Amino acid sequence: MTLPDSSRPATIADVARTAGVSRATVSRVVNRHATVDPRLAERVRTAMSDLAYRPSETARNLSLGRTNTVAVVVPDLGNPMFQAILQGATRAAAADGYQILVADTQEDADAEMRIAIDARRRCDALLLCAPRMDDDDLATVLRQGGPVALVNRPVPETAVPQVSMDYRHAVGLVADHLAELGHRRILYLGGPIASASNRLRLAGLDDAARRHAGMVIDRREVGWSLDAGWDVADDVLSSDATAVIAFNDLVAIGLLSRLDDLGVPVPQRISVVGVDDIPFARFTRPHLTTVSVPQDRLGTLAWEHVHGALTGAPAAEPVWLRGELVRRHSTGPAST
Amino acid sequence: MTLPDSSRPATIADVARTAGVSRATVSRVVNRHATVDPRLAERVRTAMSDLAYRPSETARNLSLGRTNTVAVVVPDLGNPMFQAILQGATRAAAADGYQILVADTQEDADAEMRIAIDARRRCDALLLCAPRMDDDDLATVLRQGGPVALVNRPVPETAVPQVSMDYRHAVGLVADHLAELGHRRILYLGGPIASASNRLRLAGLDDAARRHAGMVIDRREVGWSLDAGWDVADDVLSSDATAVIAFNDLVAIGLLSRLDDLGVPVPQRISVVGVDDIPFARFTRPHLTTVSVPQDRLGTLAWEHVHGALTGAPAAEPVWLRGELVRRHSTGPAST
DNA sequence: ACCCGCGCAGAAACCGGTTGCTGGGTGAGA
DNA sequence: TCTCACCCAGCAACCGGTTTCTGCGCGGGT
Repeated sequence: MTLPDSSRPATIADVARTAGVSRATVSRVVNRHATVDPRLAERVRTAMSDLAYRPSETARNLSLGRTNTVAVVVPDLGNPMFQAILQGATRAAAADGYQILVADTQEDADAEMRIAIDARRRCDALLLCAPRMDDDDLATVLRQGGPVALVNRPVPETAVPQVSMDYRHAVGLVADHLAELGHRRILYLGGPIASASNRLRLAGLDDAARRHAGMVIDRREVGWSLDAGWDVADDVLSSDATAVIAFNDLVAIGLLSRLDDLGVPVPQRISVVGVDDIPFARFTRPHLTTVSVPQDRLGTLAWEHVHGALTGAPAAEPVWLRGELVRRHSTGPAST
Repeated sequence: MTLPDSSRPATIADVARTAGVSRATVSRVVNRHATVDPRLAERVRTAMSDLAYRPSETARNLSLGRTNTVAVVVPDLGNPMFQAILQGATRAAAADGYQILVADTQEDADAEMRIAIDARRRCDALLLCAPRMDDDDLATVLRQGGPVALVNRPVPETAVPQVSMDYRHAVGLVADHLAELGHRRILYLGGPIASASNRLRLAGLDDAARRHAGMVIDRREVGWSLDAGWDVADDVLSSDATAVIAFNDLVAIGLLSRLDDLGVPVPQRISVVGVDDIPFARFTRPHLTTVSVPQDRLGTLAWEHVHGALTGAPAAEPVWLRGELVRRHSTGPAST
C-alpha cells in the first residue's frame, strides 16, 4: 500500500485505499447515506481521522452543482446602512449553513452589472442591495437566472423577491411630526439622486405637501454622509426654513454638529430630523429625532426570501418595511 | 447536431460541439493559451456568444485547485473597526481579482476555530481579524496550511504574516497628552478583557505610569460600545479622576453624550479621550480628542501580505501600524 | 433443495473545466 | 522529390467528489 504523501491534503481516494473500501463507500459514510455495514463504517472513520481527511468543498461544489454560498453586492461597504444589511444577511445565512461572498461596487453604476454577474457565477444566489444600475442592466442581471433578491430597489415585477424600506412612509411620518409642531417651511437635504430610496423619499414629501395645506418643502441635493450635513449648514441657515429633513441620520448628525459649533440652538432656531435611527442617533446633542429603520431586518428578510427560493418555496410577495417615529430632542415647535 | 437545451446553462462541451472543435480548443481560446488558428478561434467565439457561454467557476476552481477567494473572519460585523478592515481588504482584494468570503463569529471564541477552518476550506487563504480563540486553537488553525494573515492578534512566530495596530503606542500618546495637561489621576475604561488589543492598551498604560511620576491609572472593564460608555458615566463621576481614556471612540462618545446630558462640562470638569478616530469623532460635542487609527489600512495591508503569500513572495515581517494624536476639544487642563 | 428477494458495496459515469501528450498536416531545406 | 521539423488540434487523463446501476451474497419461504 502506497502511503499518501502527507504534505498533500488527503483525498477521498486516500481514505478509501487506507480503509480498503471504494470511494463510494467513503462518500456514503461521510454523508450518512443509505446503510453501510457498521464495521466498514468504523474502518472508514478511523481512516478519516488518521489522515485528517476533510472533503474538498470545491469538488463537492462541482459534483452537487451548488456552493452553499450567496453573493451580497453593495454600493459602498463604508455606508452603515449596507453594513447593517450585510450583518443581518450574514448571520441569517450562517444559521442555515450558507456563507456570504461580499462585493463592493464602490458606487460605480457601470461596473455594478459586471460585478453582480461575476459574483453570481460562483454562488447559488444573489442579494443586490440598492443597486445603482439602470432598469435595463438590472433586467439583464435578473435574466442570468438563479435566485435573486433585491433590497431597497423596488421593481414592478412581483416575481423577483424584494425587500424594501418604505422611505415614502418614513418621510411622511417626519413631515407629519413637523406639521404638528407648526412647521410650514421645510428643507429636504437629499441623497444620491440616482438612488431608488431617494426617489421614494421625494414621493413621500410630495404626499406630505398635499396633506398639509401651506407646507412648502424646498430641496437640496447634498449626499448621504456626515460631511455632507456639515457642509450644508450655512446654506440651511440662510434659507427661511424652520425645519430640516435630512436624507439620513448621517447627514442630520453632521448638520447638528456644525450648528452646535455655530452656536445655533436646536430645536429653538431650527428643527432637524433624520431617517434610520442608527445607534449614534441617541448620542448626539441634542438627541436626534428620527425614524427607526430596522436595517438588519432588511438583510435577514432578504436572506429568507433567497433561502426560500433556493429551497423551492413559492415566490414571496414583495415586502415593505415600515419604521416608526422616534421623538427625541432635535425637533420642537416652529420658531415663528 | 443536438441542440443544447437552452434552459440549462451552456457548458464548454456545448460550445465545442457547436463550433465543431474539441473542448480543449475552446478552453485554449477562453484562456488565450498557446496559438489557435484565427479562423477556429473566431468560430469558437461566435459559438460562445451564440450560446451565452460563461465558464463554470466551480469547475475551474476544481481543475485549477484555486478559488480566487479569501475568507475574512471577524468577531462582530457590527463593530465599526471590523467593518473598516473588511472594507479595506475587500477593495484591495478586488483590485487583484480576488473575492472575499466573510464570516462573523459573533464573538463566540469556541465556534471561532470551526468557523475559520470551514471558511478556509472553500478559500485560498484566510484573514483572521482579532481572533478571540486561545493560542492553542490558533495554532491548530495555522497548522491547517494555506496562507493566513493575522490582524490585530500578534503572535510570537514571525513566519505568519501579521498586521497589528500598535495600541500600546497609541495609549502612550494619549497618556502623554494628558500628562502634559497636568492630569495625574486617570481612569481607563477597558474593552473585552480577552482581546489582544486590550492587553496592548494595558501595557501602554503601564509604560505611561512608569514614564510619568505620580500618575495613577485606575481601570474599569466596561466593553467597547456606545452604551458601555453611557452606562459608566456615573461611575466615572464618582471617581476622583480628572481624565478618562476610553477603550475606543465608541465608548468615549457614549460617555460624552451622557456627561452632556448631566450638564457636566467637558473638558473643564473632566477630560475624555478615545482611540480610533472614527468619522463620528469629529462630530461630537465637544469634538473628541483621539488617536488616528488607519483601520482600512489594516485591511489593505493584511490583503497585501496574503496576496504576497499566494503569489509565492517571501514571508513578510510582522507590521505594526502607529497612529497619531488628534487634538480636538474634549481634553483640557486638569481641573484641580 | 431450490428459488426469489433484498441489502450492501463497488464499478463506472458524471459534474465542467484544464493540460500533457500525440499524431497529422504543412512548409522548408537538401 | 523526399525528409525532417514544427505547429496546431484533439484525445484522454485528471481535479475530488456524488450517484446510478449492477452484482454478489445471504436469508427466508415453499
